[in-house]
Amino acid sequence: MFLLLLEDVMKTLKGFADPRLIRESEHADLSTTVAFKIAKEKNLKPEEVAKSILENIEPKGYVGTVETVGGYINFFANYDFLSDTVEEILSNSNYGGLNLKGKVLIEHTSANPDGPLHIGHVRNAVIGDTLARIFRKAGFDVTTHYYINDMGRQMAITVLGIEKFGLSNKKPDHAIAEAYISANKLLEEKKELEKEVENLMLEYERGSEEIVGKFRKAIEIAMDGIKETLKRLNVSHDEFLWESDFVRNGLVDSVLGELDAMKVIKKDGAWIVELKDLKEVVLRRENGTSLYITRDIAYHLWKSERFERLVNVWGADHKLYGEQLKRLLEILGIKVPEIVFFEFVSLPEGRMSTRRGRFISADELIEKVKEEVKKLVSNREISELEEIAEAVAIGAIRFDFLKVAPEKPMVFDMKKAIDFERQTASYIQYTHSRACSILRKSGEEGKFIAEFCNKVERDLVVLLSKMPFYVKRVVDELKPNIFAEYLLSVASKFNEFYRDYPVLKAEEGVREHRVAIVKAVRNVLRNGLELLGIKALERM
RNA sequence: GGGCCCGUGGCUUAGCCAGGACAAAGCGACGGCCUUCUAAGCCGUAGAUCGCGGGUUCAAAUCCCGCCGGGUCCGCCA
Repeated sequence: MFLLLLEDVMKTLKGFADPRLIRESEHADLSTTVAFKIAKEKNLKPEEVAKSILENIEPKGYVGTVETVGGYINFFANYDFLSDTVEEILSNSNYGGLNLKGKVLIEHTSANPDGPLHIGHVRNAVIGDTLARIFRKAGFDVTTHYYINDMGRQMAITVLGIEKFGLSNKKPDHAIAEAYISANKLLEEKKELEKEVENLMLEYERGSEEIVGKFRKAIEIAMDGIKETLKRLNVSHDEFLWESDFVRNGLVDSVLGELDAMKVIKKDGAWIVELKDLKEVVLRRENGTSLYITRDIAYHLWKSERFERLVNVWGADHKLYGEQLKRLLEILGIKVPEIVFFEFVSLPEGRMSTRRGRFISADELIEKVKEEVKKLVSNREISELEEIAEAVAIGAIRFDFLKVAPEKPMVFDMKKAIDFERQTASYIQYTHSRACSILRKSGEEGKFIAEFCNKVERDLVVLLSKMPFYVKRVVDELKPNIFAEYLLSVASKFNEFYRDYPVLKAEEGVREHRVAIVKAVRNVLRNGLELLGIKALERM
């Protein structure tokens, strides 16, 4: 709805409209600084320019009043806007959605199957999964991929570890990590095993049936555990693709063939492509085998033929690699992915490392947070307590990672992770259940009357109208944190309303009016939490 | 050494791309609010040379240049 208001503001401004200069404002529903810009160009005073613009325009559509303060031109929505917003929210169960079209592929998480997901992978997973949810809401036909790096050295080491040490009966991904960590230690002591690792990689790429079987088995065991964790985190992937498939299906060879035909490859034993201002890239080893980037180009070729928009969620350590990949794709004339880079999650003692066994697993984090939540919940039957604790714990974890802009480095602090601040998922969940509680007790249909709105109610409704606007912003900017923050602001405004304006005890007429508002808030919070992959509890 | 990212009250962050209205929140501190719809809530007070130094501009947290601190990348690894 807010998007419609924005359009009407543009229409109102006519020739003065500049979408980049129209912003949300604390002083109005929308505000523009276009007068400052014109004043500068024509060497006039902003206030005067604003006033003369005001004299030349007529409010259109949802725009009620227009005013100027200093050089600003402020727009306020009319009653119809408020009524239509509430009407739309109450009648459209998909409220918040848009009608954007197109096939989008989002690749995320893609952790190496050499151990369990750790908290860094969780950051990747919740960013990727939330983007996928929001893209779907925006109307796109979304497919999510987990790209399994099965051809790496770390997989060969894992296979070696299983051979030498077997697997314990821990959760499968944790058992795999033990084998991987032990093998790494062994490898440090016995350098001669290095040959074995190399050989495993070589045989795997060549497709030796025995070795392929061993790799597949190890990876499937690890992935079983990883999938279990992802499921708990409400993270889903539509497809799991194996890196090696792109060697086996011939796409790697055809990519190399194409580049060769384009005469961009320097053959110096190995096959190398030189890139302007970037480090050169080796695409084929001297021994004839492919490299990670070669397979990745093939994977992107495959994706680009099937999807209109490609989004990858990658750790910031892949930035240079991402530039190289994009450049090579450009040379080949293949669609270039949009890459969301997120900075590292480190521990107070430094960087995490699966190889050294220095990490906090997602499973451990979930359990610790859940335990802490259980302390807060009282007087419940066991089954309900479990449900609430799980939902609140997962919500807290997802939100913690989601609310910070991807480019910010994070230092993980368990104390903070288990501390439920006001700015967290549980605050929104709690607010949602408060709204549910009122609706449960009221049982009334509700009837919104725009003219009845006080300041807080009006602000609240305008805020509710912004949900599609924020969905659009996330789709445009690929920053899920702005939606998290939006939902928080809705919850906060509702709590203000909750304190000051009783619903059930209000006089007739006002009561129905407020019930409608509560219902609208409940719907927005419910739909919004869904977009963040957080369960909207009706009771807490 | 070079590239990229981060640096905002004691702590965690939003705002920076598209410069403008008193720098916005949470935690922590202090002081209040539960015979009234769930206090996992709400209100108030104190607390910021927006890393530092220049520059551009009527106007800079935001743009430009130079520093400083932290992270990260610079494999015929993935």
